[in-house]
Amino acid sequence: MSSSRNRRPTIIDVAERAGVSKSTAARALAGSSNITEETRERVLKAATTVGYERNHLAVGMRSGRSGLLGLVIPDITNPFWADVARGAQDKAAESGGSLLVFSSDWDVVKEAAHLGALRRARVDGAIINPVADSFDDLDRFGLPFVLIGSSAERFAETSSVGSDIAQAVRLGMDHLVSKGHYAPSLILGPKNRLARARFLRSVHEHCVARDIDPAILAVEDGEYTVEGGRIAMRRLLERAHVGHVCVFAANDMMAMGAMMAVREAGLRCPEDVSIIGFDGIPSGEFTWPGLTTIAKPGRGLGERAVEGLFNEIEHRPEHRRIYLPCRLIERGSLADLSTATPQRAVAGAGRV
Amino acid sequence: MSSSRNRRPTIIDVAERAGVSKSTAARALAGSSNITEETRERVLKAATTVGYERNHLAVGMRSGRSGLLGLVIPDITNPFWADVARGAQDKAAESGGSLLVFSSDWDVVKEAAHLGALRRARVDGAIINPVADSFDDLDRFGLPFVLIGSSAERFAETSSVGSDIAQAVRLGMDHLVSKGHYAPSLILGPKNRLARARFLRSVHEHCVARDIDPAILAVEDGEYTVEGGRIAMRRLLERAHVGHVCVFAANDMMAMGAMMAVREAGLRCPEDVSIIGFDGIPSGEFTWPGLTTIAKPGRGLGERAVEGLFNEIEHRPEHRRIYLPCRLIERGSLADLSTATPQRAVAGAGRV
DNA sequence: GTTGGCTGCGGTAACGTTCCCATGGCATCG
DNA sequence: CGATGCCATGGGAACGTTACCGCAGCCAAC
Repeated sequence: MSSSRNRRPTIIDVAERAGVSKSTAARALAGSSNITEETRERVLKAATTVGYERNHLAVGMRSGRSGLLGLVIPDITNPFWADVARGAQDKAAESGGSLLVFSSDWDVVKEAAHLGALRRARVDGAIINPVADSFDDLDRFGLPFVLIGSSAERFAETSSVGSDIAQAVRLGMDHLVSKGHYAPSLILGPKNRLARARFLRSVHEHCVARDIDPAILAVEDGEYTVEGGRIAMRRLLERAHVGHVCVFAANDMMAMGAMMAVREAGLRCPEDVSIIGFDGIPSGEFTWPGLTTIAKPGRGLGERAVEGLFNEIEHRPEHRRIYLPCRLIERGSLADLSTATPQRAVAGAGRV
Repeated sequence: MSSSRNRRPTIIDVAERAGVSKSTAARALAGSSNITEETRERVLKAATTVGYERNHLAVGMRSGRSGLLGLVIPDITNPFWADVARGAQDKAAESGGSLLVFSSDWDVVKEAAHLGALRRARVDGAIINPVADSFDDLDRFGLPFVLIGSSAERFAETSSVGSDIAQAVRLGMDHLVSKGHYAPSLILGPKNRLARARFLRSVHEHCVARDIDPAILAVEDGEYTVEGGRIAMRRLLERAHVGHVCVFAANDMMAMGAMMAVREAGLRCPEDVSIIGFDGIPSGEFTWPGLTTIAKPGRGLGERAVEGLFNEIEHRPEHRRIYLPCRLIERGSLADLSTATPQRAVAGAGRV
């Protein structure tokens, strides 16, 4: 009678079993002070025998902290964002938290709806890749949050975590130069995207530092898709050019599209055209040749974002932009023009 | 004084504003009966003006339903599981629920820890791809759940959702036959995996139905990885064989590894070796040639799993195994031997 | 010996919601 | 006209937890 068969044991059941009050049981379970070692052990033992597990809903109710974190990203199906989610998930789990994942599909309405769901679920805070341009939805959110990804640039006053585009471009350009390429053609994203300007600016800065005139670089725009890259590459090949062509694509999907366009034009990669991408998506490993690219630290971003979020929640505001370094992944899509017999060397280096 | 500036408005604030008791406010907000239309409108208006949002923690506390659903999968970074997660997420959001995502990394200890976290978070139920072989962890879970994926086969008594392997194999074999291939070599997973036996059994059944002796099929085992597929393919090519080789791989990663091995052996796909995979991972689109494969309905599995879970929660037990159909994705890795000039036809069909 | 502080513990309120029950007003019917 | 029933509303308890306060017992110091 005292405790039903399938009701889940509460702290009161533990207290009764241990012969103490629920206050004492709570103290023992919380590991706090002012309690005899003997009582604590008795309570702990009672807890395990009745199979007690703390009810986070009740804790959240009482303490105002639910232990829930929100993550709003464009699409969990996108490998980059899955990587971010994984990092966030692991970091949250480290401190006993759980992650609520939502996909916005780059849709402002869905994003707003998801933010509402997070508020109602009483998450302690959220990590958001904002699709909305305006700040309205965000400060309507009313909870601690950190922004993630390059679109965070639009919001000056909030802490954010993103990858270090400038460092990434430098890494790519240095690699190109080390392989004997000096003035790569660029395949960039649409003109209205902020990331495009940032990428281009970084390339220019690097050129200036190396005494290369940025004006000589061929530039094509396209959608951030395989098809966009393919079209851009086609246009690039139609331009007059002499000898080996080198392409720096602002996105791996575009780079893979470019690779297709090269093949379709009857040319070979990397013998005739060298390609380097940017993102580090897994598919790049399985193209032929494998795609040399700069990988964004997706998982690291997720981890760092959760750390930043905890700081916001604890009112230890960093209010800083964090930029995490990217890393080069060498596969076979870049010819080595710095040696005497580039073609043969490259052909062998395609796979390891 | 009556309401602090940054405290979030409760139903009591709404009630005060509307000049009614909290019971009446609750009734109005719940849209329940026994309330004047006029009062309901007054309450609703008060709710929007004070910016009230229902506290799901408190609701969960009182009603025993948190609106939270758990998802425990091996790795959100794996595109198949990301697809599943997306389906589950969308379906959960449809009914106002949220999804807690956890990755177990095929680790029994992590799995158990995640299940514990879900219990403490008071999720209403969970969708689990079980890594543990034993039923112990699962019925220790003590909450409604549905299993997902092929490993669910090990547990007879629980409802589960998986892809229809038999139908998938039939689809693949029919396609092979329609392209003039009759007795494909098989690249299967490790012997201890249940999925291997299921796949092989389906192939055998199909062979019997078509009067093909299953014994003539060459079979190689390997890990479910690119490397595993590459090694298996190498062994397959070492065997004596005449003419065109056709390979049915039990997994896309292995299929891609096989494709590499073909290239490394100086042969061409699909001219010399035809390959068909199984899974439908996105990377298969970017190999050369594109990988023809049978796609598992990842998103559909996630959606169906949530539906099944709701049934479990509402005590409308289906206690059924659901098998969702797979679909064929034709790309270029399979030669068409049914026409007079197979090579040229295939080469053109590689990309659309 | 009285006082003061400290320590271990119990009682109780509060978090926000919903559900059950009580109450009072009004209409209907005998 | 009084009894009955219904309906809109209000009051209060409960979900499980933690924090605050109070109380008893003990030791030390004056």
